[in-house]
Amino acid sequence: MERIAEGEYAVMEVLWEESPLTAAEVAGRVPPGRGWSLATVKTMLSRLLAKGALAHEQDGRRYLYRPAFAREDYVAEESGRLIDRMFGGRLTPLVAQLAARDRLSPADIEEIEALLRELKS
Amino acid sequence: MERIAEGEYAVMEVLWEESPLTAAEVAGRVPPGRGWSLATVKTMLSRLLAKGALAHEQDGRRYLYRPAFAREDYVAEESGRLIDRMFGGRLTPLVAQLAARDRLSPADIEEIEALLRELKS
DNA sequence: GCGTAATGATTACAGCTGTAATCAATAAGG
DNA sequence: CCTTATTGATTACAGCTGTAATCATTACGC
Repeated sequence: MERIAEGEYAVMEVLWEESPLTAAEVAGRVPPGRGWSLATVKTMLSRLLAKGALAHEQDGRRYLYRPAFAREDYVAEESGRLIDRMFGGRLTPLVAQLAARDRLSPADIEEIEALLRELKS
Repeated sequence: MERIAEGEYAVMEVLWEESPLTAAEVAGRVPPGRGWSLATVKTMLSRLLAKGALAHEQDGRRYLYRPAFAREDYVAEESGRLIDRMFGGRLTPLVAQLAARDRLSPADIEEIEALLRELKS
């Protein structure tokens, strides 16, 4: 699975949300904050195709694009990469990190505890 | 805090581990797997200086380099970025992710639970 | 003192990324 | 039919990144 750039990722998000879509449809769904032209979206689509992150099927004169892998797979790989790099591959230090920065509310803590209880059973 | 590229990060790691260091010393401590020449390390150091990620003090004819911010701060920012992008800013889905991929051993679970208990008290 | 080694600064260059514009082909509308 | 809009393909271009080489300066060994 090849690396996906930040901008390209925005396009993937659109297609993970709904697919297949035409280029124009994708452009219409990219977050407006990006301020992208249709041309830019087309460039992204081409590059993602070349990288093997998208597949396309012909639909008359145009293409319908769809992701070539599941969002969960990509997300798992990226998270793993970061955790390996920054936390020696262990999750605990990450949790500790976030806790120390007040990024964990009591509700979050409760939720994670419930999840872990679940995992043990 | 400006963005740090993957290769630059390797240099930061060296200096977070020990600093201040000269360029040659940094080069001697970069993971050998990188196979970098001294010239490459010098380029990284210049760029990191320009980005404000490093500070330097004169030592005779050369510089001694040191990080301009703590590793924890950088790591917190990067983790936050990823969690925002991929998990809507919430940690629980990340934990669930990793659990579902068997990246959490029973020992890990125990450890995190202990950490969370700690946090609540 | 003089050659040599070390050091920061400058320059190089290809590949990736963000952000398009242009072009050729063709479908759709009138 | 003819014009116009749509679509993928190709090209553009600057900034960042990986990976150095070269250069000018200067300190150090002999």
